[in-house]
Amino acid sequence: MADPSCPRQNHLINSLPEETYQRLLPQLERVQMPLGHVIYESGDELRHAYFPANCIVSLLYVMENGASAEIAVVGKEGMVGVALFMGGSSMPNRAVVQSEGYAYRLRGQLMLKEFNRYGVFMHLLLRYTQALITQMAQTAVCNRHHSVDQQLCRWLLLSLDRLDSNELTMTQELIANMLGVRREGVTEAAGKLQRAKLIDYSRGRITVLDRPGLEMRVCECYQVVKTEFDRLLPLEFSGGH
Amino acid sequence: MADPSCPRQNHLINSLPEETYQRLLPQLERVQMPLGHVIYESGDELRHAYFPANCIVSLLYVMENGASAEIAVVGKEGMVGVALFMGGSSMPNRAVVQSEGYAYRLRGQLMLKEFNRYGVFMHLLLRYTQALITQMAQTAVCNRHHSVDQQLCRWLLLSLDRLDSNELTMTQELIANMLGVRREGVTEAAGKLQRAKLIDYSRGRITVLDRPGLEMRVCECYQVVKTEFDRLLPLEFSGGH
DNA sequence: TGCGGTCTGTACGGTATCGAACATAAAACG
DNA sequence: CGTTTTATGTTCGATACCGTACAGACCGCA
Repeated sequence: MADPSCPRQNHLINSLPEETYQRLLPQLERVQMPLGHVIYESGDELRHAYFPANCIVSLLYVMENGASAEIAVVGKEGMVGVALFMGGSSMPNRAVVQSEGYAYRLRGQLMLKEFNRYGVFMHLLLRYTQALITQMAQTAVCNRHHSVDQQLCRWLLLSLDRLDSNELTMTQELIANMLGVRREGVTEAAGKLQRAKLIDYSRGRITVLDRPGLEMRVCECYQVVKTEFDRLLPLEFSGGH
Repeated sequence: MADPSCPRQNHLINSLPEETYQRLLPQLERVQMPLGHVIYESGDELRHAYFPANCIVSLLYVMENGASAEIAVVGKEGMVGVALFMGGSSMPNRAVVQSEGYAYRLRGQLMLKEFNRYGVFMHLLLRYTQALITQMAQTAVCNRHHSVDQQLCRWLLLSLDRLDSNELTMTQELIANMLGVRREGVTEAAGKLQRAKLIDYSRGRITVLDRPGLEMRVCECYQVVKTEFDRLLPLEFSGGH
């Protein structure tokens, strides 16, 4: 997997025209993304933009009292650090590695320089940001109206779409942090899915047995987000289907 | 108020350099925004970008079963239709006039043409979009963790910041739709604020009596969003202080 | 002046989630 | 191998919010 085509695992990078790709290739630094690693803390200066290859990064907001909630999730279909070119220059949320793997990163200044060529890359990144906005908006709606059971299904499916495998390494405690609910709530919801033979898990390892079954139980939020990603980034992100 | 400087009531427009402003001025169409008017339904083609002058527009997501939730609110500090230049071309949410007044609108194609000059206007719009993203993310967090009481305070303050007056025309029923809760929940929360002499309302008319009092009760979400707006758009949006 | 509609207040049981406490079991480690 | 740590399962009362129902208050209008 260390062949030169590696950065193309990331769908945004893979969508670049050859010329742009060749220009950026020497600047793309491969970095390991170990589970739980905090790439950015809220307020940190954005030194790099990260393009996940086979890892998943979770964007969390952490409140004053320590409680947290996931805002969005980023995998090989996207990038971490859109605020860089949107004009923020600092990270508004915490970014944590939710599924280990590696990513390619580009220094902030180079990223900005490339963005300011006002070419294909820029328009691609803006479309991706629009899709990210949809994901955030839908998260807000889901938090308001849907049960923990449904949100767990959504979370599992979003993760599955960003993985090559049907197995994820993640404790119920961590899922609870992401969803912003109690660990016991996840235990219960996961227990139901387990009894329904949709998933199988033990001590931090979750295997999805019946993806269509999950899709039956999930709220509309999942499909809304997925459809919007497919619409805005048709070639880059086809999801798990 | 019908003098030529009117479009400058909108902070984004007001931030344009004179040359750009003069170029756009003939294209800006003044439109009335009556209370409750649906500017865009979810999925509608974005014919215009709207720049509120003295009205407030609410971005809502409406679910399959009719339940709704507010995603963000837009007043004179911003614009409706960022998807236009982000690459969406259609509106992802419903946009409803929450406080009547008027706005200036620009045809989608002209908007896009101006954006694609890659100048000051583009960078301004991107910064605004980044601020909007923060608002959406914080809405997601607030929906997860905070009580209806706190959310009502947040909603009132966000509205106040976008008005010149301390009085808003809005029934509890409509506020409930925005917050995605029952009308009775708003009645109770508003009753508490009324008894605490922070607000005074009757039949669709809410008068804020004690703004600092509201700020004492609101959750951190309000200040987070406000600070980020001030940081990204220092001249354009100073809020209600 | 009376009528109908709209807005607001209140009550009640039902339910999901919380917060805390504790039990069990599998892995990690000496 | 036994001990400690970590992950999961279960229980219980408290609480916030929901869904429903209905009553009162105010407004517009005939």
